Amino acid sequence: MTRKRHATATDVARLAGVSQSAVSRAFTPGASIAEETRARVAEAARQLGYRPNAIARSLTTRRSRIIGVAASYLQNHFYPDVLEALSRGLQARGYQMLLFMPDAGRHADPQLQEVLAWRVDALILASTTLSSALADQCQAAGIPVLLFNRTSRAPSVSSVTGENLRGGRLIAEFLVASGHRRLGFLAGIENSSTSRDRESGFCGWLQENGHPPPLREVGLYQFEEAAAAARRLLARPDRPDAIFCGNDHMATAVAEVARHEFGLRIPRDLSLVGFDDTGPARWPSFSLTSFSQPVQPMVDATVALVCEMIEDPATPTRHEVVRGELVVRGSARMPPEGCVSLAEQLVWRPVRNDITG
Amino acid sequence: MTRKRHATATDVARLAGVSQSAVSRAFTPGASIAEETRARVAEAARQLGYRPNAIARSLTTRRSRIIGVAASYLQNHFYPDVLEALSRGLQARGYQMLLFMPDAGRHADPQLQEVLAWRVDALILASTTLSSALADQCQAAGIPVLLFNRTSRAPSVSSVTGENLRGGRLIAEFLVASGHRRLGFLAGIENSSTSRDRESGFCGWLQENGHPPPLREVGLYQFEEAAAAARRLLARPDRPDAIFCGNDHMATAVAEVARHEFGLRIPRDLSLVGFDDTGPARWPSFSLTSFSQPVQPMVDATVALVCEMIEDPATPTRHEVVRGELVVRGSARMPPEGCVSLAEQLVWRPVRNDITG
DNA sequence: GTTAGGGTTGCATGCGTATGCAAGCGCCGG
DNA sequence: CCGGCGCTTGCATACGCATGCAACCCTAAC
Repeated sequence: MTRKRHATATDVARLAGVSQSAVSRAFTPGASIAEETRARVAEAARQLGYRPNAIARSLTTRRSRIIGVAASYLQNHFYPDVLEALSRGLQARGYQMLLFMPDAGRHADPQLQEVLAWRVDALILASTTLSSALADQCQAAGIPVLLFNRTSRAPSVSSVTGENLRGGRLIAEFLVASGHRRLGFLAGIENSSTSRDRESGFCGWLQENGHPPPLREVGLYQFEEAAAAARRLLARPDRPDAIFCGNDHMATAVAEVARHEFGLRIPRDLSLVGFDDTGPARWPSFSLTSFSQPVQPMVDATVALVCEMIEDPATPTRHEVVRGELVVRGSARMPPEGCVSLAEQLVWRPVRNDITG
Repeated sequence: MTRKRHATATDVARLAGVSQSAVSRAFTPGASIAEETRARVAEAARQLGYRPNAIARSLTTRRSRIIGVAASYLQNHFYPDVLEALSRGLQARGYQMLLFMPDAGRHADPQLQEVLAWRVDALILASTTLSSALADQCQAAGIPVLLFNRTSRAPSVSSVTGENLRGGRLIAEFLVASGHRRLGFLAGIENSSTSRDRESGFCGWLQENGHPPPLREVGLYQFEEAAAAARRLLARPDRPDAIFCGNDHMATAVAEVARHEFGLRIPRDLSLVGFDDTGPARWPSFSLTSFSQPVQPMVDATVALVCEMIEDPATPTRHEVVRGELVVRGSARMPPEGCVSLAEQLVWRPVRNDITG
């Protein structure tokens, strides 16, 4: 059994008694071709099992209709959700997804080179930082780049994120309002914009309102690291009575350690707040109070923006921030007031509305 | 700002003072070219930021070095793990991954057509069934197809799976040995080979050993469906004292419902056994006894087989079954004997060794 | 009857790279 | 000194499709 050759447009043309151009036009929406010819071509194509070769097409059109997508940290359930939504969103617009997973913690450069060799129409980097060398390279090649759930220090790269800063501030206010006094913060990846922004929102509000800075540990957005950090934090004599975890994934790790290794009850002995509002965090066992990053709106914004950048290379840099809510569940003691129902969920809205992004 | 043209091999050739062929050879490992020429080309390429165009290359070589990967059910943490391993495995062999997510429950045909247009070197279908029409089409086009965690009724399609049948049998024996008498089975997707095989192993052993068939509900491998099924099962007057859940993802759903809606204690009031041994199921809160499908070995087998099929189209159909273990944790009462330590885990090995696959 | 114009069609070419073939070069043994 | 061989190199072409251009047909308007 040898590898068979695919039928080509020329084969179809011969069978249908038309030129190869006609076959091409028959498969190009909006091309100038008589309905009867199109039908004859379609029939011949069916007989031969012909499908236009996307590779050859891309070579001539100079558009691949492929979008490179980088995603690491699939352990965090936020990202599988994102991938799924992204896949459907891009597919609906006629794009394919070339997926690659950069080695965690490092720049994505080497694999990215492979992806760029495919002349992708755009690049979406989820939870990935971009080396400035590569940013320049994409800029020079005119390849739109979009950071998802990250921003770049180089502000020329567009991004879609949640409200990291506002979320951090709101969580600080929430925890203080509910009477916590020994706060802890569990950072994600140190040089990630999300972790930085969430932390500076959190600490910023505390400082501005005369509260001491929180205890601090680093969990690198990973389960085991977060669990280890939780052990350090909870073993302290001045153990915190509330911990803001950089994301839900780490918060579940902290909950596991707190309950099963320290025998703590949540939220009686320890309050937990996460970020993302996704995955197991919603299950009754965790019932995590968390600032939401709504996947579908974020992905919708991403798809819309990336398509715009592809169609109009002159699209200016944009940083879209998708609105989130502090979803209140059972993992943190509740403040006496400010909780309101919204779309069948309980969310927290501080009474004085002076929180700014 | 207009889209810039990429540098081509001809541009590099001109700058380096060689022919375009020389540039091509400079980037082709093993091609006949003088070291000094290669260096000059490399330098010119560096100056121009040249990278070979993978699209044009694929057109001439008739090999895309792209593998189409279908994956649905990313909610089940098994699959993100698989994706991650697969990505690294394929990348290490120089392949890119064109990912698409078929609409759950239906055949993947429409999107698959788009993927086939890219002349992928092979197709890996994870948790996806293949219509026989499409199987024929791939067969005719000589595109290797590999089913991951599924088998096909058409036995001509190769596959990599876990030990579904043996796992099901072993779990039956395990639950009976630990004194359970009212068993339940929570099926996944009815027409999936995994669910069928696990069930027939489970029920087969029970029948052969004179036990009544289990109560049965369907959870479709989905969290909410499984939760609903659990409610039906646990509300019965003859509520089961042990449930074998078709996978860990459904088992966590059942655990949530049992604890938080029925106030049951696990395993005192209800024993749970899952399948996959992955994700949150390992966390202390669930501590799920589960038959393992080891991701890395399964992916290794997949990558090796798919590469073999690509390199040698004459590779015969193969159905690889990757060995698993019944990993014993806390979600099910333990039998008086048969638990042994293996690689820092507790696994169950029945005393009489008459279990066959 | 003539002409303008819109709708179709085929021809020729280009997209960027790989590769068979033949030519060129230097080196060695006879 | 010459023939032959092996290593490099360039030339020409093919891969499969899209598309500008010109040719063509037909209808409608004059």
